[in-house]
Amino acid sequence: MPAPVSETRDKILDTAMRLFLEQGFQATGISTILREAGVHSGSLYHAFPNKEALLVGVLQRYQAGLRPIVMDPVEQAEPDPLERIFTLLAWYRSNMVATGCRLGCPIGNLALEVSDTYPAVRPEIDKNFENWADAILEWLEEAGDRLPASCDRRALSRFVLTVMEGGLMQVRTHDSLEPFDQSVAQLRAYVEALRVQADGERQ
Amino acid sequence: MPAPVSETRDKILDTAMRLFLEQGFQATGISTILREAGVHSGSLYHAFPNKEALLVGVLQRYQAGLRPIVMDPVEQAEPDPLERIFTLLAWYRSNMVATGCRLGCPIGNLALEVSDTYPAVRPEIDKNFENWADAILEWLEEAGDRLPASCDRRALSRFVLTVMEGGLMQVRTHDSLEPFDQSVAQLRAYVEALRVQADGERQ
DNA sequence: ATAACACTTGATTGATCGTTCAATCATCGA
DNA sequence: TCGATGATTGAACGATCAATCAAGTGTTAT
Repeated sequence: MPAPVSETRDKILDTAMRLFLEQGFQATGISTILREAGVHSGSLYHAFPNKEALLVGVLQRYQAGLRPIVMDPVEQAEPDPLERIFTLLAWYRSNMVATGCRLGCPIGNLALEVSDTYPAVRPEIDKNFENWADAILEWLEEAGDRLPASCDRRALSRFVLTVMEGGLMQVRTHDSLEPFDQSVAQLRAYVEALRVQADGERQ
Repeated sequence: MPAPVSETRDKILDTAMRLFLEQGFQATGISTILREAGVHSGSLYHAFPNKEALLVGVLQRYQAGLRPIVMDPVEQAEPDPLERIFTLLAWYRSNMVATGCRLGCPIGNLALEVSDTYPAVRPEIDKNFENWADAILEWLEEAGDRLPASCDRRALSRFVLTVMEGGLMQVRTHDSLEPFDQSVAQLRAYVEALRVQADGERQ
């Protein structure tokens, strides 16, 4: 039987993931992680050389979770590849509602907080963003000629991510979903315009 | 002659503004601000009750600077109200180039870093975002019937801010302007589609 | 039985954090 | 000339920070 992945390591990652999202990276002390995970400092530093490595571990976990936790459920719930974009945004919206607009995108938060200070972390955050954009790009390509031939699908996939992150950011301080909803409505209008344009091209 | 506004206070605000942008709020120690401003701790705590109040002062400074430093130059350089959107985005882009994609939007950074931790700061950040959206909204209303009647101008102004912030966020970790440029190109395509639609309505 | 190894314990480190405050200095009106 | 006031000085505070490590525990292979 293969040795089970260290459950201590998992417990630390679980707790750190949650606390980094709730309070940010710098604001989360090692001692808090230790207390809430029920682990002692030596164990943590046995599993991770330092706090930065712990953050990298958290980011790799987000990477691994993207497909099974985010994308697969969306694809199962919505067959239309273009509509999946808005199903994804609605899923994100419901997350915001559930947390009272207090949290945000864990990746986005870290991107702005630590991308300069901890250079080793930057590529990991970038990989997370790339994965999101790649997954959305697959949907856009699946849509085929329902988008105009001239439409840069990679740029559009990036755009979806941009709208999601930018909208979320404003929700954090506005304490209402209005900025997010307004932004998604504009994106919807844009995609509709693209659809109409593609319809014209197909005749 | 009216007494000059405390130059010590100004020097502290200047330095704090720069350091908060370069390193973030939490990562910037009071001692660093003191050293770089050439001021002693007593003077800082004479001008500000605590670090949070200093941050509020910085945010009020950004608010005051929006029109004279950002919007007025754009309006002077570009007469077409719709084109001003992209002049503004280009101005932001040039800022990114000048800093090697290392910094970002100072307001956006703070929004994600401290909006939960320091509740007194949240409204100040929100006011900054609102000011940006309000200024852009003026341009959109100036455009009159060059936008479709059905176009929600407030939502569109919000959308511009969303694209700017969301694009910038990804640039930070991607270390290239591609995500920003791609997002702006999509926004450009959307605005063009709105223009065409409005043209049709005007006949 | 024993040696090797992986992991845990938890007190402790030095550094740095934001903040305080008694003392000092500069400027002004009376 | 003499307070009065506002601003500056800078040593010091307790708290907390990330990180260390010698000692101990549990498991496994031989």
